[in-house]
Amino acid sequence: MQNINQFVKLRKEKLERIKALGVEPFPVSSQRTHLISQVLCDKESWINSNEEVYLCGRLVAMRRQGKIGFGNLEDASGKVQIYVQRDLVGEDIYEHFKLCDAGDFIQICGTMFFTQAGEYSIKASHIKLLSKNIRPLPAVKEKMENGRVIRYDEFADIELRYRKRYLDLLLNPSHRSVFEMRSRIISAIRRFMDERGYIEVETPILQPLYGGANARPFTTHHNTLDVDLYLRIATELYLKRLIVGGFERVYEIGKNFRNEGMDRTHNPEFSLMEFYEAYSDLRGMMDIAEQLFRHLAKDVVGKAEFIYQGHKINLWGEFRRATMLELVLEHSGYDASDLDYDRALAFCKSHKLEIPPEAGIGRLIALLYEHFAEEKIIQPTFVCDFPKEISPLAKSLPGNPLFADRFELIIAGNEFANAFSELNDPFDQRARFEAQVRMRELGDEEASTLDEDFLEALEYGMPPMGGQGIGIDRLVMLLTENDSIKEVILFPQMKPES
RNA sequence: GGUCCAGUAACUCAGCGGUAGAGUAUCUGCCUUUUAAGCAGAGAGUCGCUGGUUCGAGUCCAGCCUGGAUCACCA
Repeated sequence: MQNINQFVKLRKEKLERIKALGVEPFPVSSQRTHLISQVLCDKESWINSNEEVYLCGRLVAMRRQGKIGFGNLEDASGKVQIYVQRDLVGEDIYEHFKLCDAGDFIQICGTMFFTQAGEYSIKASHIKLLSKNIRPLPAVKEKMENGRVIRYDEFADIELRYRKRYLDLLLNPSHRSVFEMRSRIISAIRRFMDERGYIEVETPILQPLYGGANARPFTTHHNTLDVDLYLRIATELYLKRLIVGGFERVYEIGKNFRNEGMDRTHNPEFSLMEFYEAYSDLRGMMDIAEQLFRHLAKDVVGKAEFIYQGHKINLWGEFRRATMLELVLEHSGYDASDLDYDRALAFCKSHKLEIPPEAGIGRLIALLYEHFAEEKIIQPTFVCDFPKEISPLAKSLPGNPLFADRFELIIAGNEFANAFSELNDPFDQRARFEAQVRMRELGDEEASTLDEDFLEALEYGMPPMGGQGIGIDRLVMLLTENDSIKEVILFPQMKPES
């Protein structure tokens, strides 16, 4: 009977043998003079210098043979082969070494050399156990062939990879690099915004009212205040309050929480950047989105084309700008520009679309857009002129009461950004909220609530401005060419194991 | 939520009515330049769970659990 506990038992017995040798298996101190990457460059001069270096890391492979042994040592910067010879390190250290397993953290002191097989390695003069592995790691082996790494028995079970992400990161270097890239992307976004005079702010996650998007919230409770609170579904209404307060350019990168379904592009908690710029408008928001996407592709990832959801997406070109009505016509053949409600309703019904209660012409147009057009928009496209009915926080198009000055940036059928010329007329905003409240009363659980405090802030005056939200997870998916949001979130939401 | 696919040793997988298999990992022995080290040997499993059909069930059927794909809804 050898289940995982039997392996653990064997390792524990080994731990006792180590202690019996007088070796501390989890010592406090370690010594490191160099990263592995440092000894990997300029190999000849390391060898000629004969300098002793101290390396630390995890032993990821062991090849012992009699009185010598080889292993692979890995730290965050790289991987190098170690060579341990009994005659060089002495009997005691060699006995100590024999009790080391793949998975242990060790410290090695030695000089660099080439083995007979030509492998650049460190020749140990001393070895010290830094942390004993008690639970053996899944065995993944790899070899080089024609300069390419071939991996055997990769840790590939998708569910295990997400539930035990540390193993995924440890055993699958390509998955670790996705999260390194995610970090670089977010740093680059911050620099990009900072350079444009934006300041980064933090607004509440626990909110007495939720708003700024249409979604069902998570609810929690504050014991001392004895009030229910919501986890934010957006940062919008707080960031706008800051513009009222005199900041002119603010952004926030953070988690939002929406109590809705999970799938390839949705996780209940997800990262969003929202930013607001006084005296800008929708055109300014398009420019900034285009520049940001191009910058990230060009200067952070270093390429123009990305394979995403089976499509080749180009991020260097100019993004298409088209109105929702144009796209409906293009993909359904239906021209809704006459804004004829009855005709549009008949067309929707003829395609068996479910008509939301109290839907006006705007909602019908949105329905047609979502049904016929959205998923067919592949290359980056700013979809402009959203119906006002579904845009309660956006300014009306001048001279057009049915449409709002809003775009969504669509790539491969997915929304990547959503931006408005922000509504700053407190009377109009109140009317929009009231319309939302009526939708809620009609059973629309995702309709906004009326935020009196926000309306009061608007009454003090808010400058005209552009605002935008960009989904960070999806952006990372695109830039790292991953089709599932779980591949770019370190610990995605999973059902509890039963 | 609907539909389809998957779950067998620690890892990767084969087996698809007739005694549970392989490679890796593990354990024992040998081995002083290996590198998916090698050689010899050994141990290791409630075949996701619960029922059913059958003389006999990883294998067929039903329900459930977990995951994936897809559709519907949402960013």
